[in-house]
Amino acid sequence: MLESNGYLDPGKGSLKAVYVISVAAELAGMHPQTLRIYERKGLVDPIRTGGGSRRYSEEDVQKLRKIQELTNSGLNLEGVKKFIEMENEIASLRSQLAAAKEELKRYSEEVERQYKRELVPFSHTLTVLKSFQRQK
Amino acid sequence: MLESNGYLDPGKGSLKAVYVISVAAELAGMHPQTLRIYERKGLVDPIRTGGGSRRYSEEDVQKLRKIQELTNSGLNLEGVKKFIEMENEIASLRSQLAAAKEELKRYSEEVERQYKRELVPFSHTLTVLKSFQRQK
DNA sequence: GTGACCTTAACGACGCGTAATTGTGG
DNA sequence: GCCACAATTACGCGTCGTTAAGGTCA
Repeated sequence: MLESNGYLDPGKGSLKAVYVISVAAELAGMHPQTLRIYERKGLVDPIRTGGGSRRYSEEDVQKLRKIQELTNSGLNLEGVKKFIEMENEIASLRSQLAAAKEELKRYSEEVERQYKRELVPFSHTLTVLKSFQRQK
Repeated sequence: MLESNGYLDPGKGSLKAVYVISVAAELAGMHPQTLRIYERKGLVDPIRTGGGSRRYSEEDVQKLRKIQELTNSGLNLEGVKKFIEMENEIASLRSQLAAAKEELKRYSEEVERQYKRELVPFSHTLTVLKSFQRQK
């Protein structure tokens, strides 16, 4: 059994920082020193062990790959930072927009439903009442 | 009179390309050659006269100042391009979001108004009719 | 014909990734 | 005591702004 040693597979979505710098660098396909530069520039923020060593999580590694992709597209590190920042803002706006549209749809359907259920059956009577009111 | 020569002041918001490269460069506070580089990299796109000379509009100059501001903040030219692109996307999403919220507000107020005007006067009658219907 | 424009090339400064050095911790 | 880590420094390469050289249009 793979887990008979008592350790559990942290899984893909884990926030646990399990990789030392050399492993994280290998997983991301870059030089360990590059990771140190990225940290100094504020692009990644691995936790530190008691002794001062960096530990990278799976999310950190994914972010490293993202950085690599962006620098390959011609951005410098400052550009990568701004890009990620603005990308998050765009994602937030998109979801807000979707939510607003969804609410409008839900609300209008609700109004429609209420109208059909409660008023249509009496529409004729209502018309008569309204014309009656106008004559007053 | 300033305009007695027959020429009209194009105004601040004009799209007219009135500046040759040396003037545009001076207005933006940069070297003329820098403007040529920006054009080659696709950051600005001044029109050309018949003879092949560049002509910059007031908007072009403003864009140049924007580029300067962004490069001063540490972005390279690729980063400036991406930034402007994403900034436009964010502006578009913001206005779409504002429009969606506005529509929801307008619509709900409309429903409210219709309800008060047309149904509240007959609400008692309606209640009677509904209870009547339920008994059937 | 004199400038200001055009393009291309060269130069210097800076940013970034890699490698080397020295010291420290597991 | 050994290997991997940490931090600093040095080197090479590419980008960017400026300058220079040679040709063309107003």
